[in-house]
Amino acid sequence: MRRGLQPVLEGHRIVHAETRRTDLRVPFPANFARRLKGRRVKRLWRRAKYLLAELDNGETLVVHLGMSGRMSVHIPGARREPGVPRSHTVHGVASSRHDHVIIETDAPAQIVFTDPRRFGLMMLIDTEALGAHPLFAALGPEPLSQKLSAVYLNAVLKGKKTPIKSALLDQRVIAGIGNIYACEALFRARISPKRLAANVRLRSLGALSLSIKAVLREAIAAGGSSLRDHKRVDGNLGDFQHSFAVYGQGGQPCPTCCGGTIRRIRQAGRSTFFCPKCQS
DNA sequence: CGATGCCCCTGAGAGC
DNA sequence: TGCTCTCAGGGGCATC
Repeated sequence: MRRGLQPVLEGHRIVHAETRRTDLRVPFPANFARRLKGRRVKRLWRRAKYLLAELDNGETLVVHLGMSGRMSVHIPGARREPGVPRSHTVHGVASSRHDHVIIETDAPAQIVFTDPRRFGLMMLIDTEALGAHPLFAALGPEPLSQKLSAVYLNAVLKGKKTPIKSALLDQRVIAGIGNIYACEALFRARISPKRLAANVRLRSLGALSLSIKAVLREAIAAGGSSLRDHKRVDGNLGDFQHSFAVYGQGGQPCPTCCGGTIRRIRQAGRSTFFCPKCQS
């Protein structure tokens, strides 16, 4: 998403902003749109699952998509997003009842934030205080950075009695891994999701580090995983769901042809998919 | 301190 | 057709 938004946001000025519904998980401040208008985006970056647009007034726009959020880009004069009925348009651009924020930049482009379940958030935080903000202060290292290594995992998981799967979802351990990629990484590393975090051997933690990086790199290159709501910013589906080895594959034979069957279990309220034969 | 369950919300699909 | 139930890329909070 960050890569898709970069060409129409970074270095560009916000010429218009408006909010529709403002009662998301974290409600927008009343003057949210006014504070955005006229600002230039100095840098568009990402930390964990947060998209960050550093503005030219010392504030940073923080975006989280929650479960069902997405961003879409509409270029004036370009073809409509695939599958959008002609009738549902505002300013000549597709609009649904779940479009909560519309931002226009001088790219020129219109950027729409859509979130049916409204678990997402958008807020403005002083750029200087970003690192100390409660959303960011306790986040673990970026999985694609060199900080994620067997040695790091060994240290941070020491004494942790939680299952390794749950530890991977803990954003204080590693920042940015979600349910799909936790399952896929554990499968590739042949580690049981039920194994207690502290009991995973150093050797396996090495395999896990590499698996996490590989899965995330591949998924990003594929445009993400389109299960329900996710689409790329151009409206096209991501492709990584076609490459799942275990996620959503309960009852199917293990892709390694080990003869095992993919099982679905529930851990800490989330579905986990794994091969009991490969991952022990 | 850390683990667990519940909750926020809407929509899709299955089963009856 | 319509009801009820379960499930979904996340994470904050109360409760043990």
